[in-house]
Amino acid sequence: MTEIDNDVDADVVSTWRELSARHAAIVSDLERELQDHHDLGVSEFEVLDRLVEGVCLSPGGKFRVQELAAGVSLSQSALSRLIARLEKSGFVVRSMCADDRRGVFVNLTDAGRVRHSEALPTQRRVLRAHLGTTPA
Amino acid sequence: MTEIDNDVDADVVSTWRELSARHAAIVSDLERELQDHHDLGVSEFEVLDRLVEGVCLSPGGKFRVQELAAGVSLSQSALSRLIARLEKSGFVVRSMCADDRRGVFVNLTDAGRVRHSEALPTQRRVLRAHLGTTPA
DNA sequence: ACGCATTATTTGCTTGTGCATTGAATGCAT
DNA sequence: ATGCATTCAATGCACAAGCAAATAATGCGT
Repeated sequence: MTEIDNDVDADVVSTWRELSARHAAIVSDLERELQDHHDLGVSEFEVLDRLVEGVCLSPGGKFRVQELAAGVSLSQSALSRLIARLEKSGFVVRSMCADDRRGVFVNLTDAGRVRHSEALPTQRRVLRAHLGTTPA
Repeated sequence: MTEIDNDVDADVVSTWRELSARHAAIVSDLERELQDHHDLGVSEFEVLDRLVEGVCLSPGGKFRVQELAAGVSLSQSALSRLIARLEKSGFVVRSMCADDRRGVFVNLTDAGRVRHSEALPTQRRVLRAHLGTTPA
């Protein structure tokens, strides 16, 4: 443990604390705003967001659960239940995929698309507030 | 919604995603390492860390619960239970404070100090791995 | 065709978290 | 002193998350 190590550690630790505090503040704001205005949790919104994004790429709008897992930092089980919640709310539907019947397709419904498009401006607003408008 | 707004949003969103992913990765690693090697959760470690830090500043080593709350991003109730857990593990003790008997002092025990000093190198190692060694 | 390791998803269980409420102590106004 | 709003911490409750086990479908070697 040299003096240099101490300096490096101090630097790394303060970076970590800043990162951590910033993340917590943003998540907290997002959670409140999305919940109050659109009855959506942060994770729920994120999954809808990925689905909408994906639809642009492959207009079928279908996703295997595991494809969603990459991109959202949630365990498989958490994602499974989250999708179940979204389905109960009518924002997605699950369907078997024919070629590999272990897999489950998740597709966005019209209601899901609508809810996402309503919530999107709210999310953007909160993110801008925290991460700066940084105008070009 | 102008084109510039779109650009700003895209920028802000990608910043947010990076921040978010980075945070999740670090927390996940920290959780695993601290749990496996020292039987401590990330939040537990953070509270011990604040207590140790504070001891340096005011050698009495006593803290009101609310003083800890600032600095750890947890709700008051979560913090209350976390402290109860630490107390059960023998890392802190709670005591009434004489001047304002609503307040509760939390002080670190020797066992708490030891556990923290054991876990500290692990935390630093994980943080360095993620946030770079950035040697001066 | 049959067993067996592997992959995809779900479910049981336990735990940590937040919100709202409660219980206790304080300060202030009357 | 008494009442009342306020503050600190703890608790009841509901819910989301992770881990490990269960379930189901594949693919491969024989």
